[in-house]
Amino acid sequence: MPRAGLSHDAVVRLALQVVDDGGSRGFAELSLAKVAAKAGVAAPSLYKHVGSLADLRREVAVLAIREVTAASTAATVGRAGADALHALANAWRSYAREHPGRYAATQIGPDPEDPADARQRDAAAEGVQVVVAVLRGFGLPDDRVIDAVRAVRAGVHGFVMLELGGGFRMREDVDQSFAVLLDMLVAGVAALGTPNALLEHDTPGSHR
Amino acid sequence: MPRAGLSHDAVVRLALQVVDDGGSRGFAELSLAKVAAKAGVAAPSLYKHVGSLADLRREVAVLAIREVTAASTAATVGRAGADALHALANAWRSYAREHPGRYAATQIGPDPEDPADARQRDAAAEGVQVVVAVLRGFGLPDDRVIDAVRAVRAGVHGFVMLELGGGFRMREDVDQSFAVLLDMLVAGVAALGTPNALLEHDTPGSHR
DNA sequence: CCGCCTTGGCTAATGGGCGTAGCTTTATGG
DNA sequence: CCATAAAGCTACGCCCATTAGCCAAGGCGG
Repeated sequence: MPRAGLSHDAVVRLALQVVDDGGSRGFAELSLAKVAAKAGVAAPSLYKHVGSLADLRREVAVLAIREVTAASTAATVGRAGADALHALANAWRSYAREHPGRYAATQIGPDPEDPADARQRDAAAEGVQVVVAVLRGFGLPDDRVIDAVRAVRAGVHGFVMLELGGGFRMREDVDQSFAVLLDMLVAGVAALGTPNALLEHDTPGSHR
Repeated sequence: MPRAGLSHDAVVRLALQVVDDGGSRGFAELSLAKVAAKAGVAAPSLYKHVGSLADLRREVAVLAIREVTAASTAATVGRAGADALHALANAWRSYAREHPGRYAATQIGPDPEDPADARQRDAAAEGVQVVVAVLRGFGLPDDRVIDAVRAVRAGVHGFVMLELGGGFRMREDVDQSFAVLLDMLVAGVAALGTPNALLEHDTPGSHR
């Protein structure tokens, strides 16, 4: 008979706890049952505060995306060029390591059709804008920026993904490998700004 | 009363169909119920051929990993250097685009503890060996090879992941962006073989 | 050709998760 | 002090994985 005093935000907070508790599998294993247990409440009671499990997952995803974005912007404020790119990438990776479950929430592709995923899509787009801003500092031609953004996103996201998934043996050297990747990306992006350095020597197999 | 004539392999084949039918969500949404429906059989009957859903998923994962590996080796045989790296990356990406569900199966991190995941871990290790072999052709110092392998895996895997997840707007330019990423990786790996080109100019924020 | 036994299918039933319906109680505000 | 909206609850239906136990199909030895 006593009330638990839940609310929409409280439920989302509890969901985040569940996600965080579950390590990198936390988001995949998020369930209303677990949230209800943590709230000390029967599962159907949650529907007073949340539309569905899918809604809750979306909400967690948006929140996680915004957190990564916030960490990235905070890390890059007042920096430029290679310095900014390093800070961005390190902030990104740090977030993923500190909140593997939340980072996994980031990773689900929103359905471009579904209007329910709109906020998620917008949040993701905002996150990309941080990368765009950092890379604009390299003075690339406008039509190369998109390639640079994609390369950086792919490299950092891929590295983090593999690291979280246990794809690397020998944990000790991972920091150095990340630094090497970053140097490659910095050099590659810089080279994109100075034509004829990279792309023009023909590369068989690419540019189909 | 007529027999369906199933077998272990037949069930796995049907599971692959289910995975393929489901697009990039196919693996996540793989269920015994769907396999049974496709087989024209009641769900519990599948347990005569398969230990559990988890077993079936593992089996699909191993198979997919081996297919990516096979495609990669086939593409790089008789090639070396940048040529081989391009072929490897393109084969990898092509596989993911042609079999998004199976590629997703590749992505689940095997539990390093669980002996049931051993075959999966071994298969993944074999796949990495192809990358190692290709990158050895660049004549890197031994202690740099691991960094190069990780950078290439991260870049290609990350790109493919983002592409499959719908992370890129403007589909038309994706091929070019991939080519740019590859050029960055080729240049970066090549530079790893010629010290002082990249790593030594100090890069604030990295090498913590 | 016959019966046996392995094998592959079945139905029934359990347990767990999501989600809906409808009841009850709390607490709030007039 | 009561009315009512909000926040719980229980009961239920549905889907899925999994277990248990039954039955028939069909190959094989006699």
